[in-house]
Amino acid sequence: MSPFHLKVYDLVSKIPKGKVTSYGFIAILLGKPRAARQVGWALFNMPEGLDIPWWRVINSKGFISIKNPNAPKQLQKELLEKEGIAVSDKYMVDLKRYNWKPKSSSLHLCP
DNA sequence: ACGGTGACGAGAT
DNA sequence: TATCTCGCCACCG
Repeated sequence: MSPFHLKVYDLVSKIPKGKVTSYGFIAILLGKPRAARQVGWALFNMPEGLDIPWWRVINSKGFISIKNPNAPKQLQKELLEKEGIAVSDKYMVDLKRYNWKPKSSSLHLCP
């Protein structure tokens, strides 16, 4: 469990219900603009007990981009729809509409 | 060590 | 618009 992974979990847990963001944006917020793939890796290897809204993270195109057999696309689609987010039959979300913009005050980083 | 892989992303075609 | 290509970087065998 790397420090970077812990930061990912901490930040994702701050995404409010009904909003989504992208892997790359999370990487940028954590100060590593080229670590989008590592954000995906962090969520792929997510500890079970941590209660993280992983389903609110999608790719920059707005598509559900999940390959974990334990959490199929269909499940992520249902979880998003349950909080009022429209998901197309091709697993696409309107990023313009549901994009999360965190307040800078809520980001205590600086490692 | 080292090449292949991938919950990514941006730019080219 | 839909693909394709390439850069990226931690992880794995």
